[in-house]
Amino acid sequence: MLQVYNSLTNQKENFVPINPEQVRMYVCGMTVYDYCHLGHARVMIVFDTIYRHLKSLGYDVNYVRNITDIDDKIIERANQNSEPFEVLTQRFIDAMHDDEKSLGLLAPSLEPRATDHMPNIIEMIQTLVAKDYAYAAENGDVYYRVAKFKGYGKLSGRLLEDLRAGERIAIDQYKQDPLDFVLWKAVKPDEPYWDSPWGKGRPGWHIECSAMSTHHLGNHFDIHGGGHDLQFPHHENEIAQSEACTGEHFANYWLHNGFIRVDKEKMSKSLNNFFTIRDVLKDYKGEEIRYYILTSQYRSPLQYSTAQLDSAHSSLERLYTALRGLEDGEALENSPAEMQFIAAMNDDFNTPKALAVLFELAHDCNRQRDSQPEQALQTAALLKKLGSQLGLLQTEPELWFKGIDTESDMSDDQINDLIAQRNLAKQEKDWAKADDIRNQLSELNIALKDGAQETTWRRK
RNA sequence: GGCUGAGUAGCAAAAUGGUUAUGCAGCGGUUUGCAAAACCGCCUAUUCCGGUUCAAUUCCGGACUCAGCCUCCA
Repeated sequence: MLQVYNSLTNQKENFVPINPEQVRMYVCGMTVYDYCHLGHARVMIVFDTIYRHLKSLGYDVNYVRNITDIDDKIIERANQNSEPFEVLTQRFIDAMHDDEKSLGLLAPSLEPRATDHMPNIIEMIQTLVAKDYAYAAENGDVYYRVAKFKGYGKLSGRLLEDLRAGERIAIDQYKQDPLDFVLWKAVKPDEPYWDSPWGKGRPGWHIECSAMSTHHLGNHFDIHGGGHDLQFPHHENEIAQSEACTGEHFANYWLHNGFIRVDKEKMSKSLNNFFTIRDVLKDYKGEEIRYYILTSQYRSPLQYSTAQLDSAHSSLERLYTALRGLEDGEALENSPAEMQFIAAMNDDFNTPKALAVLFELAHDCNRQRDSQPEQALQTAALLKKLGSQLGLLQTEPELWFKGIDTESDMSDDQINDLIAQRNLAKQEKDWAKADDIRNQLSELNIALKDGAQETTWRRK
């Protein structure tokens, strides 16, 4: 039985989908005005892994992850660059998709964009105005009347009076209550706009997610996720908007992933302490980043360091070493290891525990390899199968070790040629020459391993 | 100030009222021409103070420290 930690109740709960066969999941995606950083990678990887696990449990999963392609920062950046905002956002959407591919992500079922949903957004705001949950102000903005929604604060555990006492409420002369938030922003000079019953303008941030999620998944769906920083106010506001509009319960389970930290601080754009995915990809494989992210449970904070990424590299090397040469087996069904793995993942997606099972299997592969080759093949197949549920270990081991021919100074043929020369020297017991060739290759980051039958190599 | 969450060995990170996490790193051994990898074995732990209990890292209370949200943020 799958249990998930629900931010709405602050406890683990049995996961029971509304429709027993299907899971509907909405995740808040990126605002596309810059390259994605490792923090974004964590959301992507965490929810991709959740998506995979739900599918492996047999659910038909409808996974919607939106793209915010209109907002203040996008407009600001586009104006800085003197380019249309659509050109800017498309560029970063493409970049994001490249990053996703590198990280081994499955495509979500749907990636709706805010700008494609203006009618839905406007319709929702109209309903909220009609129900008196929203009002148009003199300046052309439309605001949500927070105090009218009696459940406000239920997700973030906040009371209205606590929020009022908060230190950082901005006073705005057009709002009837400082807590009210904007649904529709009136256009300013040099800004893109859409027509609406309240004049030219654009949607506020929160409303697009309410509009897109309910439009694509229905008024009431199973899982809503995103980074922990979205819990308040973004998700709180989504609940207020959606439930006031539809009169129905919005999402049943709220999942929030923890942050990546740099020097004990949250990695973020505003602190300027972020590492983009593409920067990290210069030194590490996407799979290594993915492994690193999965070494901690998704709700925990995760410290960024190259030491951790190096460790991820070594750990994956161990797993791939176990798999090497054991490619054609059939995985046994319902083995104890698989049960352990599923139990770990069913416990609020405990990927560190699931990874531990992978290492047990790798250990088994290594032990069985010579004495019980048939079993070793089955174990390896299971290892690869479970790895796939985490989005890991799907590269051919030889390819993983050797990399792409064009990556280094020396071609595969040249390497094989030198190995042949070295084997000749070994036959003649010319150890000095054999070691010389090995050192020469090592200088070029090629590591050799003498097996009983043959010498294998890898790029370090 | 309000609300959350966290403090486990060199590093990272699980779990558990009494019994091996796991990975990286390190140490010893087997193996190897020497290596590498693998295998066998070892090493280091539960922030502090009380309480409950036969027994607590695990439950309860308190302290301290840290992080996050309350402003855009994954």
